[in-house]
Amino acid sequence: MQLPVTDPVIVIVGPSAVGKTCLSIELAKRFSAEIISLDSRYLYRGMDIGTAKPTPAEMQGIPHHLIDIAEPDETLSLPLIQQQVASAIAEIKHRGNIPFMVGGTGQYVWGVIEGWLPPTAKPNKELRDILEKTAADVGAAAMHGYVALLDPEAAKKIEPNNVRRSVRALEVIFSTGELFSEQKRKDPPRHDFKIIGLQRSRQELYQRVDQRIEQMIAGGLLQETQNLLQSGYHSDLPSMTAIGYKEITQYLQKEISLEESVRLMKRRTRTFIRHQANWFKQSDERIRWFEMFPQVLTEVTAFISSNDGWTRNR
RNA sequence: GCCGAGAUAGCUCAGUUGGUAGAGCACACGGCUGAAAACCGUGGUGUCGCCAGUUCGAUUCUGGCUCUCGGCA
Repeated sequence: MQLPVTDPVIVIVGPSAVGKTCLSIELAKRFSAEIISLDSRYLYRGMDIGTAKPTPAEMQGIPHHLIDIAEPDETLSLPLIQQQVASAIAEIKHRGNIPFMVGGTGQYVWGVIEGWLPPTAKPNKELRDILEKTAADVGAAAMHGYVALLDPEAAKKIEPNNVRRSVRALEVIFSTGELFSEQKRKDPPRHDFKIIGLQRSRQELYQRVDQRIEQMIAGGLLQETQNLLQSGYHSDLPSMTAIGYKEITQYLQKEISLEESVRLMKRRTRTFIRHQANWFKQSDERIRWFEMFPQVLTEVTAFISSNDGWTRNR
């Protein structure tokens, strides 16, 4: 199907368990599209069941990008994601296909669409370790105090208790000699974006989550987690803080019961869904929202084909 | 049937030496610029089981009733 713009990129967002994966694959078949995942947990190899990653069978031959691109002990960052997305878009267009960016990680979605240019200071492990150690000694408030001293603007935007953000601000200030607050630049990529939001009632999402988690347990999440642990991937890795792996690890290490671990998984996923709603707001005029009713595929197909809803970064 | 314990927020419970109440969880909401399923923050919840009595005033004390959970028969 032809679209009425020269450089289309379709974006599909929505909370966990809303049904993004399934719908986007159906849509991709209709539009000769390829899917670029913007999901921070699909990046890691070997983390399939707990992340509800689409299986090759579910993909139905639609090419997927940014899935399984890293080992669980790699730490990926927004600029890397942005680069990968840019090159995937270029390849897809080169093949004459349409890029569909699909995902629920707000930082990635807006970072890509708005073209965030994070501070130039790369994460500096040594410096970060020192700062974290200092934070542990002097406390969060004192750390925030240092930020306030060096960069009052930045300090205003960081909560006094948020050690992680204070540490990053100091890291940037120390390694660039520039203020953290002055390094928030944007350079939006020049595509025609159309952003589709998928929604369901909270109640329905919660039910789907509960069900999905039961299926994960039945489908081998324990074994998958065991495999990751045996490969030496432990709970201090960012990847292993993902919902499910963290709780199952606690169970496998006999810290909590399986029942408790499932309960915590469900709870944390619900909180996660609520927090996603902060990134993808009903009131955001860039997003066209669709309720996941049976006719949603038809509706979204019509919307994508239409002249409506294009935003062009210029 | 008898004995005991209990009945307070959606749930588990704390509490008021009598002046109509509070934690955790749940739920709702917010922030986020090189870790983001991370990290950090905000909020309201109620005929204190029912009916009487004592009292200026009872969720709190007393009596009865209802229900729940133990134990004994």
